[in-house]
Amino acid sequence: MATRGMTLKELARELDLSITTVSRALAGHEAIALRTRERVREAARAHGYVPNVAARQLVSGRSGFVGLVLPIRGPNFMDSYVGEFITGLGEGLVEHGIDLLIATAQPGQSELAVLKHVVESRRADGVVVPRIAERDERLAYLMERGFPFVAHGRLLNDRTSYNWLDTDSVTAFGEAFDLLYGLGHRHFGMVSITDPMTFRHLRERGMREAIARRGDPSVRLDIVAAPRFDRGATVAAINDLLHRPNRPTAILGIFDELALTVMEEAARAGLSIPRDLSVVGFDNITAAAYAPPGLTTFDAGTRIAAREIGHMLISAIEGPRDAKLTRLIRPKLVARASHGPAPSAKI
Amino acid sequence: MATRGMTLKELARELDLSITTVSRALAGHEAIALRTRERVREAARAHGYVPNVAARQLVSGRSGFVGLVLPIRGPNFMDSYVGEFITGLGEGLVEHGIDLLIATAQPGQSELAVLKHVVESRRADGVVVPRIAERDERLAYLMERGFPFVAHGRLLNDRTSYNWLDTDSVTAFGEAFDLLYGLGHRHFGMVSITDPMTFRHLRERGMREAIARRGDPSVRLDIVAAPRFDRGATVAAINDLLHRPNRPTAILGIFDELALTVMEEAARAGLSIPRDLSVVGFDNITAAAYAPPGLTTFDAGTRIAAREIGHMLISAIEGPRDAKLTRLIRPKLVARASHGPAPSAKI
DNA sequence: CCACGTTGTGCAAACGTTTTAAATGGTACT
DNA sequence: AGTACCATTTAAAACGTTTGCACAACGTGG
Repeated sequence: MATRGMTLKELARELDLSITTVSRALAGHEAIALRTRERVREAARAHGYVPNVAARQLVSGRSGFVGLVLPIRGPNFMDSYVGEFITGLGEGLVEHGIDLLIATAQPGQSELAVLKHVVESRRADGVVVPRIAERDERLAYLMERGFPFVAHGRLLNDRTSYNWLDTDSVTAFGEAFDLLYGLGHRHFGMVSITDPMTFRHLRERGMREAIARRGDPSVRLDIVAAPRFDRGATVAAINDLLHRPNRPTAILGIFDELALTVMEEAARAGLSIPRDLSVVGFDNITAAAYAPPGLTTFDAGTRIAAREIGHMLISAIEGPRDAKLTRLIRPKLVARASHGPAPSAKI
Repeated sequence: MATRGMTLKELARELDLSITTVSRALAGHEAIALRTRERVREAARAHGYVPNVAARQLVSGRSGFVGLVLPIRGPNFMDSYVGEFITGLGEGLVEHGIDLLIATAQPGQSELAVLKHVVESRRADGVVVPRIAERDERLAYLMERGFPFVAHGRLLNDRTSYNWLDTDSVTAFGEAFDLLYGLGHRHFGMVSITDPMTFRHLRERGMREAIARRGDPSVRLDIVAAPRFDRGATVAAINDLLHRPNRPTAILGIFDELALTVMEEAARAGLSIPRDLSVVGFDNITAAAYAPPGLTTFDAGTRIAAREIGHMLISAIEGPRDAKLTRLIRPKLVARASHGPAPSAKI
C-alpha cells in the first residue's frame, strides 16, 4: 500500500490538539470553538484524513451497512430484476451514507443460513428481504429476533405486522381484466406457478375479485400452473390451455416469462396475436418489447420501489421499533400490441 | 434487539477460561489442547456465539469486503449485466468468506470520488472495476495508490501492467467475419459508439484484422458510430448505413442493443432478415432470443467471468503485489436466425 | 536436585475511534 | 479575594477482537 492513511492520533499531533478535540471538531460539535473546528477541518482535508470505519463501527455498534442476501436462482432466469433492485436500493441508501452489503449463499447453504450469519455477526444494521413466499422463514426469523428489515412483498397471512413494500398486483390484474372485458373477452385463461409465492395468490385474486365485481355470470376463468423453473411443464400447461375444445380468448401470465411463452406456443399453434388470442403479462422485462407483436404488460417500477425500500429501512433502523411501515405501489400498464378485441365479439 | 449477541469475554467467563484461550481455540490454534478446542467450539455453537466483525477488522486491518462501485448508467439501459455480474462476483467470493460491498454514486458525484472514499476509509480490501474506458482515471488512481483491484476490461494502452479479465472481442468479431464471409458476404457494415470505451476499438479491430488476414481486396467495411445512449443519433446512423446506394449485406452491432435496433430499422425499411440483410450482435441479452427472427450473437458469459474476477481479486489481495494476473475469455457464438447467405451470392 | 524442553494457558497491549467526566483558564460577580 | 460560571479542551475508558510474550505445571534426562 502506497499511503497508509493517517489516523486521528497523527492528525491530532500535527495540530497539537488532543484526539478528543479533533474528533469533536470533525463531528461539528458545538462545544468546540468555531476557529478550532475550521482549523481541524482544513488540516483533515489537507492530509486526506478519512476515518477508519471499523473503529467507528466498534464503538458505535452500527455497521453502516444494509444487507441483502442474493436470492438463489435457477440457471436461466436472470433478467434485470437483481440489477434494477440493487441499483435502486443503492440510490435510496447513498443519501444517508449507508452502503449495501451483498451476501451470497454457497451451493449447499440456505438463504436463511446466510441471513442469520449477516445478522448475528452484526455486519449489517438492517436487511432487505426480496421475493417473499407465503410463509417465509426469513421473516419469521427476523421478527423473532427483532432485527430491522423491510420485505419486498408480503406474507399470505396479513395479520402479522412488519415493514413491507409490495406491488399492487391485485389492482393490476383487476385493471387487466377490465381492459380485456371491455374488449369483449369473456373466457379467460391464466398461467400461474405452483411455487408458494405470495404474489401468485394476489395476482389470481386480482382477477377473481374483478370478475366478482363485474357480476357477469358468462365470464369464465381457467387457471393452469407449473413449477417455476420447469420449462417443460410450463409449456405443457400452456398447451393444455391452448388446445382445449373451447380455448380462452385472452390469457394472462402472472409474469412476463410465462406470457412470452404463451405467445411463442400460440404462434407455433398457428394462432395470430392479438387477432385470435390476447396475451397480457406482468413485469415489463426487456424482451416484452421485442417479442412480436409486443407484449402488453405492467411495469412494476422495481428500481423506484427499491429506492423507497431503502428509505423505509433507514427509518426502521433509526426510528422506533414498533411503528410498521407498509406501502403498495401501483404498477403501470404498458399497452403494446398483444391485446385486442375478442375474436367473435361485436363491439 | 431481542438477543444482544454474546461476546468473547462472556463466553470465556462461561467456560472459565481466558479470552485468549477461547479466541485461539476458535481459530483452531495448535497450541491449545485438543480437548479444550472441542469444548470451546461446542460452547460457542451452543450459545450461538458469532464474532464481532468490526473488532476483528480493527485489529487485522482487513475488512473482509471487496468493493464494487455501481456504474452510473443511462435511464433506459438496464439489462441483465449488473445482476449477472454481481451474482457471479458473489459466487466467486463466498468460497473465501468475503462479502461484497456495493457503493453508489450520488447524483452529483463521480464514480471516481466514490471509489476513493471506499478505498480510503478502508471499507474494502480490494475492488472490482467494471467497464473500462480507453484511459480510465479509476485505474490510474488505484495503480498509483497500489490498491488491489481487478479490472473487467482493459485500457487501450496495453503496456501498463495490472490485473484484468476481458472478453476476447477481437477473436469473436474475427469469428463473426469468417462466418459471414463463408456465407458469401463481402460488404460489411458495423454500428459502433463514439464513447471512449476500449471494447469499441477491440471489436472494430477484430473485424479489421480478420479482413486483413483473409486478404481479399473485394471486402469492404463501413463503420458508423453514435453516442452511447443517444437513441436518435443511433437510429440516424443506422439508417445512414441502411439507405446507402449500395448497402452492406451484413451489419454487425458492437453490442446487442445496436444490432436489435438495426433489425428494427431494417424491418421498417421493408428488408427481410436474413434474406436481404444479415445481422450479428454481441452480449446475448435476453431480448436477442425474442426479437424476430432471433439475433445471432455472442455470449460473453458475464456471470462466469465475474466469478473468475472474484477469484483473481482474492489472489491479488492475498498474494504478492507484483505478479499481475490477466485473462481473456473467449465468447461463445449463439447462432440464431438473423444471419444467412449473402443476397446475390452463389454458394 | 537442577536445568530444560513441552504443553497449555493467561496477561496485557494494540487496533482507531467515540464519549463520559473532569480539568483548565478566564471572566464576571459578590 | 473568593466564588461561580462559562467556554474550551483533555485524559481515560470503552467497544471486542487478535497476538507477543510470559508464565505455570509437568515430566525427563543429566
